Amino acid sequence: MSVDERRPTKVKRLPREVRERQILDAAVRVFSEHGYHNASMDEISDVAGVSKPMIYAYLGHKEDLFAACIRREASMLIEAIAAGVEAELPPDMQLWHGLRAFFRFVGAQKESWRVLHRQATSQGGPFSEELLAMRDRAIALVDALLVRSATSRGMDEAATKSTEALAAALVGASESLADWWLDHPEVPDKVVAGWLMNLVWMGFGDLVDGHVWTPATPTAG
Amino acid sequence: MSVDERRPTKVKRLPREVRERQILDAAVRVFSEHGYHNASMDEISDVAGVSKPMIYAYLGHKEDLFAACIRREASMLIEAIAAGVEAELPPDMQLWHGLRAFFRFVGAQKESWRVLHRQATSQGGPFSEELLAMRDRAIALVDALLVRSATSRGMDEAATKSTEALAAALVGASESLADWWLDHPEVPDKVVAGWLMNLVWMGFGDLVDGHVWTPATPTAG
DNA sequence: CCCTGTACCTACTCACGAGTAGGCTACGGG
DNA sequence: CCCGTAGCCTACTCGTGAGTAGGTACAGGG
Repeated sequence: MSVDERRPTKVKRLPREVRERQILDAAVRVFSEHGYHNASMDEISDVAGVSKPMIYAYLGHKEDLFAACIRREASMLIEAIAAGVEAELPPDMQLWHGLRAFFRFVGAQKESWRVLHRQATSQGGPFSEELLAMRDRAIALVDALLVRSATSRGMDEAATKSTEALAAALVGASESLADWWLDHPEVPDKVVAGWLMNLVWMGFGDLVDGHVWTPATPTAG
Repeated sequence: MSVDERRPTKVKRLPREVRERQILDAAVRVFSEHGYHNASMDEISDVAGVSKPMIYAYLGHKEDLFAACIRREASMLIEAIAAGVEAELPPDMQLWHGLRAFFRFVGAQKESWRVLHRQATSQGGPFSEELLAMRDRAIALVDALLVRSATSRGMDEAATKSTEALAAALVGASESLADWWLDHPEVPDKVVAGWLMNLVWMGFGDLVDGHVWTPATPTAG
């Protein structure tokens, strides 16, 4: 090997923790942009500012790295939503706060959202399992909300059986609307959340008659 | 090369049209199962019962092949929906028939649906453009429906601006519910369509009060 | 029976990217 | 000043899969 070549020798040595964080940040960015398969470890190492063997040393193989990204971003999203919801509130307010927290997160962390929604769900491997598990958790959460709301107001049993499906539809509507929102960033997150809240709570039949849902607490703006 | 080897020599010669159809069928199946990147041309040629150069001769490169799949399956879906909707009906009935046709299609062509929803939307290349264009067409269709419904009943202008977003949410809800349905095939397509119709037309607030939407025409059940 | 074209094949090349071997450099302790 | 170790690198191997070269079998016209 060319021993006499004048290398910069300027590599700053950093503790493992920091490097891992840098690598994960870069990976989320690259996976979000190109997708799992089209993303190369070389590009990730470039963006992270380290060499490829560092990634293997710290985060393992490509699958492990992707899984680590999913895990980190997913728990950030779940934490964000959980932080917005208070268990004491009535169902419609819980749903409202959950939707608001969700859209706030998506607006602030577009890349996180892309890697979760676009990439993870479409990869067949062990990722989608992990990711779909989180998605199922969200659906179960909404389902519980709907069931609680329905039974407390005496909805009949037959209709109650459909709440899981409705929860899946609601989660899908949120995801789709989040994607739409990425193309229309001029709309405030609160407005988008309000649209969806009205659609699912009031229904379009009510909306065209001018019956809208508004949060019980007065909101500024 | 072993010239004396006893090959079957039983390859049935078929006209180009038939082979192209076979190849497209196989491609949809393999793409649906493994995704675009994990699907290999070798496996597609295997499933199709032809050799790889045939695919290249008839359908071109991998991207072209995938695009051809998307195009064929997408137009089948659109035709199916268009065939179910009659322009003369009131908006809610149009939506109802559209939803029914959609879920009927998904139920009958699960692989087509998978390749459209899961694979095409998550690939960054020229596919997603084509596919998203079709999706936008669906959203525009629903949007027109909502606008027509809203203006005919005097909805105010401000709310009308949100119909495009609501249409996106509705399309997403349909997609997500279709995915949920793949895991619960015991539910009839009509029932699933009914759930979604009620959610988006009546809203959950109405549903828990027992206000449900039913088609105007009596349906055998 | 030869000639031409079309359907179809086997068996290859080659690029790309995951993963690795092995070495260099900074720093702290003896 | 020497050594051990941990952070970090360059420069490779090698499998995989897209795409191709070039050939074989069958059909029909002369």
